[in-house]
Amino acid sequence: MSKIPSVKGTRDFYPDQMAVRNWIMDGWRAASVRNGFVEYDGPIFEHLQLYTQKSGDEIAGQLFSLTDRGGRDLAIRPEITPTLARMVNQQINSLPRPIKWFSLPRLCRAERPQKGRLREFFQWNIDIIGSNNSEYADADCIYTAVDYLRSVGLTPDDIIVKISSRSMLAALLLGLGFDREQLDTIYVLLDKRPKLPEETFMALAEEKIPDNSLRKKLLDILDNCNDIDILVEKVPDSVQDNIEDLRVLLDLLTQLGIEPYCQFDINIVRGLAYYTGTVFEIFDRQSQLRAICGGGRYDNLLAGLGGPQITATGFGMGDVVLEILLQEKNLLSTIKNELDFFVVWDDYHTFERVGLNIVNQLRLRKYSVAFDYRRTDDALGKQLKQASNQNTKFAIIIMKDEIKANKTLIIKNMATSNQKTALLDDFLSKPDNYMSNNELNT
RNA sequence: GUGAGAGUAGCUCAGUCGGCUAGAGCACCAGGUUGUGGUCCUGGGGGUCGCGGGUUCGAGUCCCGUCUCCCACCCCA
Repeated sequence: MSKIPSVKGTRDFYPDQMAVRNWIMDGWRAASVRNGFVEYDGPIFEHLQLYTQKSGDEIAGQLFSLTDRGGRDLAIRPEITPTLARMVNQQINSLPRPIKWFSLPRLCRAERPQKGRLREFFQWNIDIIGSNNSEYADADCIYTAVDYLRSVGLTPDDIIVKISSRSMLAALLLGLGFDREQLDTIYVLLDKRPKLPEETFMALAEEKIPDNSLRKKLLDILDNCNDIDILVEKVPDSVQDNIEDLRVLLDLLTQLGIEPYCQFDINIVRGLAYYTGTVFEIFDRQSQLRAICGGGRYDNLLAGLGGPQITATGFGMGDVVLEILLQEKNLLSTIKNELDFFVVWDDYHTFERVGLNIVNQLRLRKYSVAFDYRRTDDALGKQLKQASNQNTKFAIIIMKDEIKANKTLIIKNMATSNQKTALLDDFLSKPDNYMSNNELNT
């Protein structure tokens, strides 16, 4: 028999890694809920057409597709937004608005794996559909992303939310004299600027924008992209409304208290035809990694999938880059599988008569409890070693003579090594008192 | 899809010019320890040197292919 390896770009989650994954996803879920989102999910595969209809036929080469026994072309989901659109379209007239939904889908993309990108990953998605105020919804969306990242210990020194607006950029380019057909080319050009050396970028800019004065005007604006007050003086009148919208959004984020995390950045463009308004991406401050999170407004998506014209905004945050960053910032070191209690003994008859009842009573109260499986006496050291290996918080030591003489056992804090005698009944009636007891914890 | 680097124990790696039965640390298991884990000491298990082919008296070592990992492109929903 030969050993079969894991599939390229996939991960095995051994218990230690699984603890980290659960911690990340529990955090996503908690952040979603406290920001007023409710969870949904869909199937892990869909009709291939659901994806090609939205993104074009080229997308088929980048996803895992299959033909079922009835000859249907299917694909494993590479994103969940089309599923969301399908589900929402199906019940659009009965869902109360705004629709604030989140999901934690497992996704697959047939791309070559590299740092921060695998073929199978998890992605936190939130979407706000049908809100009647774009700025409030966009602000709440960005806030929710920051709320999570802040909650796991990332500070404004670690990450930055770069915000811009597709509609503003389009108005700006048209106002400067670009043709509508050139817009996509310029988007791609701007998107690449942060990734290229300045010289390479300038060469590419000359190639894509041969008109010297036009290029100069654009670059002059780009070079002042960090200050919206300067920008506002340099752009044509036709762009003022868009800039005002952006100002409102940035002011809302300030009022929400996350200004230190946020920054206007005109280079944020986000892919192609998808987005219609606000766009944002979150990066590590050193810009060493891929984007942690990306999102924005996409008011045409539901219509593109056979639904009504309705506003929508949202983001996706993958687990891969996020975990690399959290690791680098040493924010994962305390995450491990733990046990509340481990019951040990010096006499297995006593354990069976007294200890197993303790195990049952504690488990009924939702504590995690385990014990050693060797049915022998005088193995205290080995049992405590087991307790250590399982990251036990407290050992419950049952000594035959003490239980027999005065119904006491020993509670030992494994981290501090402190231990304390406890009356059996007293301990069982309020285990929390012992878990928070100062003598044991200091 | 394009290009570079890597692959030896569960993990991190050493292994000289091609030459004896392939090693270390960590981890794991057992013992030292008959009222107590982490430290320390001793012992043990664990390897088709990624896989296949070639050169050679002889290959972990050299050559070819292949797979996987990793990094940069393309792309990035």
